[in-house]
Amino acid sequence: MRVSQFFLSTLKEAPAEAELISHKLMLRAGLIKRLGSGLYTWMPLGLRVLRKIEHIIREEMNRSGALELMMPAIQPAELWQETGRWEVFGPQMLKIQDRHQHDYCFGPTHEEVIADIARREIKSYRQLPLNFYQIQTKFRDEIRPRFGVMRAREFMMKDAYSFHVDLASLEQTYQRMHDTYSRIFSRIGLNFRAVAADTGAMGGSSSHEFHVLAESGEDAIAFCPTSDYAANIELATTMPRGNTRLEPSGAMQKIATPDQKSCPEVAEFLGVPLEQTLKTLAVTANDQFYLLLLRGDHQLNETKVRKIPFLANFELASAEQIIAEIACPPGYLGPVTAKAKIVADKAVLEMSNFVCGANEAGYHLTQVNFGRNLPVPELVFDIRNVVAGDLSPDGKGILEICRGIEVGHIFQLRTKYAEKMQATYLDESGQTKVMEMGCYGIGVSRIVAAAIEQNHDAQGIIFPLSIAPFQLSIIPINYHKSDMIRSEADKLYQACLETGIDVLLDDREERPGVMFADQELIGIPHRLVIGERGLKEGLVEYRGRRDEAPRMLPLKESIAFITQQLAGY
RNA sequence: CGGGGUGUAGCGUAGCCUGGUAGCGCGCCUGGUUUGGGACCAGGAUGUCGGGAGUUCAAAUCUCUCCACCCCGACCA
Repeated sequence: MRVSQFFLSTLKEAPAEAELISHKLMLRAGLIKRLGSGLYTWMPLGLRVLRKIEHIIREEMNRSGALELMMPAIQPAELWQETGRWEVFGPQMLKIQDRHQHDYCFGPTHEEVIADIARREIKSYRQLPLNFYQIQTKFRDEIRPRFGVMRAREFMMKDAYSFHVDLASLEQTYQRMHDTYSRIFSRIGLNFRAVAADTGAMGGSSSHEFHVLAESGEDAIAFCPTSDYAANIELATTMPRGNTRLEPSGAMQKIATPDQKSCPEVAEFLGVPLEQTLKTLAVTANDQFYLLLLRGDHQLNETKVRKIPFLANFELASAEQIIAEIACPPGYLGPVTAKAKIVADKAVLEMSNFVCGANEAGYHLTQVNFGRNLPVPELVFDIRNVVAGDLSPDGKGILEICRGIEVGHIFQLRTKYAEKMQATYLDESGQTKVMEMGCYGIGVSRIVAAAIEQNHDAQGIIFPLSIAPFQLSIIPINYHKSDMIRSEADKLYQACLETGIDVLLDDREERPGVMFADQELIGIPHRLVIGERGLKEGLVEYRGRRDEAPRMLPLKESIAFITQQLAGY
């Protein structure tokens, strides 16, 4: 492609709307243009990147035995009413009506549609297993779209759905998808990690997320560097240290702590370590009032709490409710004298001589001990986020925390949808059985942002070769002045095309600095510069996007050299 | 939805407090000089100052209202 025939729209300054590096760079490089909140046009340059990612995904999905199909983006409400998700999915689903006032939605996902296909088309165990996939536009009316295509409302997704006679078959395909995803993200050139995950709204049993590791990631991941344990923080657990409580070191005391409400404030005020304080959170669930106990330095994990049956629909209590129940304003709550149900985190059981609220405004208790000042809690669960330094639950090391961008998620849905939609088949003995189902998603458009988040420098994007819009740029100096340069550049360009190299020739009448800056901003991995200086000696200059310095090489060998670079990247 | 903020030319911004009819940089167009790291000179085009209403002789500026967007939380590929 010649730049003069292409459409580059680079910017020196990033639009103010962008916050995240990848978002800024995507706008500056002209990969995308914003149309509305969470809606983006993929410009020619950006679309080339998107297509390359799709291509890799298709190749690997096909290799895995999955079959591509394409379902409608618009789906009738009736299907969603069958599974109850027309209501459950909530406002995230964009609902629309046609001219007959029939209800539809713009598909946020396709379990219902594919299950409908399965129940109509799959009759016999002989047809199973099957894995269908599509790459298609989805719409989710996100509460807060942000970070450009990272959390857009309209986005490109690869979604696959598998059907099985039994769990063993589902597990087999699930594992194959796990492997396929690893191949896909490796081929794209991403630094990623598969982690155990919560199934969330999708339901089902086992689930893994694939995260591109990046500081800006929206998810926290706990992993063990010395074993293969890795889990989303929502799910990550730890092994209790098994410390026994110390003997009380002194009598419980009530101490004035005016205006010290949070654990860090109290710890600072009293000069005790934060771990020595007890955090008491008041919640209500089903009209019952509870106090949740956590160590002062720990964070409540909402996902874990909701898995405790009687707290499934808990809400934080309002200040009014707290005062009504405990006669004490928030900030000074504690379990010692409170007449409320106590739910303690596991780590709390190991605490002794701790500090907690006195259930009296402006006062805390110190030297509090279970068994002496209050009974040992009976309702004990894991309700906190793990922290760096916790023991890995497999007992093989110590957890670390990093951040990740979720680019893939695989689920064993089991029979949740198949049952509701009566997706059944006849087994060997002629019995009607419900199909086991799996689903597997990849955020295609999000990968572009994630890749940039992980690969950029002060000059701009550094695309991995596998998804770069062009593999090579040729920058001729004085293309419009020198016949020799022009003819050699054209010849080299032509030769690249014939060799099958994805090449961009910058034939604009621009100063070299402009061409270099654009090439670097849009992240083309390889660059050849043809100038009169070198050409007199039959040399051209090569520079890899990550290279410190350029190097000269014979013009004659340049194609062979580039071919080698492309192969060995 | 709750909290915070911003809307001025394609992009980045000044002006707003203290009303007098809009300025700068980049980009764009024309001509010229340049040409190995975002050039220089000269000339030029582009603004319903987010929309509506109000106050006023006069509103980008003050008031009300609506809208859009961004940031922090719940949601998720």
